[in-house]
Amino acid sequence: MPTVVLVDDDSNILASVKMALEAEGFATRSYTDGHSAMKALGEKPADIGVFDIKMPRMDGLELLRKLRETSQMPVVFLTSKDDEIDEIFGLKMGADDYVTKPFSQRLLIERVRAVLRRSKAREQSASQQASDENALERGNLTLNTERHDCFWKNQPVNLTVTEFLILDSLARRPGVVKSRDTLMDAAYDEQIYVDDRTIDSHIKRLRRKFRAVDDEFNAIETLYGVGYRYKDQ
Amino acid sequence: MPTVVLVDDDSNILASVKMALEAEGFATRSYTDGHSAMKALGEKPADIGVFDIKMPRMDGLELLRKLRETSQMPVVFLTSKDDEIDEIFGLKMGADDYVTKPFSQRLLIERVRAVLRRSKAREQSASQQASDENALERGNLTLNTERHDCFWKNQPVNLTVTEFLILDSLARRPGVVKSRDTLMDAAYDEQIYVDDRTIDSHIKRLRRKFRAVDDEFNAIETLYGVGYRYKDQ
DNA sequence: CCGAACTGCCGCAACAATGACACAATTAAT
DNA sequence: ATTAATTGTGTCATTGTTGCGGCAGTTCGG
Repeated sequence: MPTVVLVDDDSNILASVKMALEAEGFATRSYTDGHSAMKALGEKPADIGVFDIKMPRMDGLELLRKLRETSQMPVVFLTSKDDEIDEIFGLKMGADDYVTKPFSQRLLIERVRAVLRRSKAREQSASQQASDENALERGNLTLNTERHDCFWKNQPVNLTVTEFLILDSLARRPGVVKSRDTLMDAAYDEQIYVDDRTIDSHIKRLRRKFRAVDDEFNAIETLYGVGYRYKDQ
Repeated sequence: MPTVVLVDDDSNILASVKMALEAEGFATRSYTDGHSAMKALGEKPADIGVFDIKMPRMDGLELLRKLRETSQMPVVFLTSKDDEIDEIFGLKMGADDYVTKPFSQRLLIERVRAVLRRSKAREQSASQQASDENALERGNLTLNTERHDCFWKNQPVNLTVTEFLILDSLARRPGVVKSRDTLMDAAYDEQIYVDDRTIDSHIKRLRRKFRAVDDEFNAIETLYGVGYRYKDQ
């Protein structure tokens, strides 16, 4: 679940927005002024910010400007209708959206989701652009992330998301041993721990699916006491 | 795929427009000032330009004037509402369209497509050829954005706007999985977030309409935990 | 103002994937 | 060979995801 940082000097608004977001499954951290928010963000980043524009001491625009020196975290502004801020000004500053007070909780949540969705898409296209790592060919194996398909000796093999991620992690570095912990990192969000035996289960399912199209399949090797390895050759 | 050259001194806008266009399959090259854009265009031409009008050093109008000395490449301007530039002035200069900030990604993309279509039609009127950028043919499917009509095995299928946009996004990249978020981007403006379940609903309606003319219709595949895919081949 | 078309969403049932675990099989070490 | 550690696998309860009927709100053209 994404973490939202809320900054508003009005603690009533802060509380109700916080509650609404948490009801939707977001984690939240809230601050009543720009300075403490900035400090907290420096120590521990978040996924998205929701800032009131008008605040004492450091206002939302100021906070955004400071933040942009170090972070690309997406930001949604809360503005009063009678704030004389030009919407374009905020957006040019690098905010991703704005919501005009008074706003419905519902609307804010949708905007937050929309902005998160877009910034996720941005990251993806940036990393795909860096090197077209969608397609992978290793001997008999073909993996394509974008198409989410997998072939062994030109025969399709149907993989679930988790299986795909684990196989991808192995096959991208043939000959390199991956510990179960490493494979967990590849397949799950950070901070998720699963039993070692669970990784074994996925390896089992992978092998079974590949053997279904090729009896001789043995490209996934076990290294006793270490981990798994995609066969180099 | 056509290549779009983007010029805007605001790198935020540049990045988001770039992303939106690439998601639609355009190739892009972006520059933050007129001089480097001009130089690059001299070395390697593109299919269409999207220029911010207001820029330091060499502004969009100036760039267009320079460009017109050597090229007939179509150009779309980005203008702020409060820019005192007369729209007609830019158009007279030889720009093909303009979009007022803040603009929706969707609108810009449509304008770019429209301008490309028109300029292609202009070229083709000389050579009498007719291959339409708006027409899409994929096996049994025919989609025409301009006419907003859709055929399956030459039988008409009546689609609503949302259905059309979603299907278009899928069919333009056959074999590629589109997450629900990606499909949202294709069908809605950027600030809109709809429930994942809503995308499912549209897919349901699409399938139903196609099955009404063809029992065997199965070109829209579900990838559990990932998204939807238009069947390749 | 009415009805038809469209849309977004909800809720439920069906289904797929997952993680865990017990226990068997294998391996390494002594 | 014996033992302890490690891995393979079948099974199952739980969780997560999808398909779809239905409905309410909205828009649009009479």
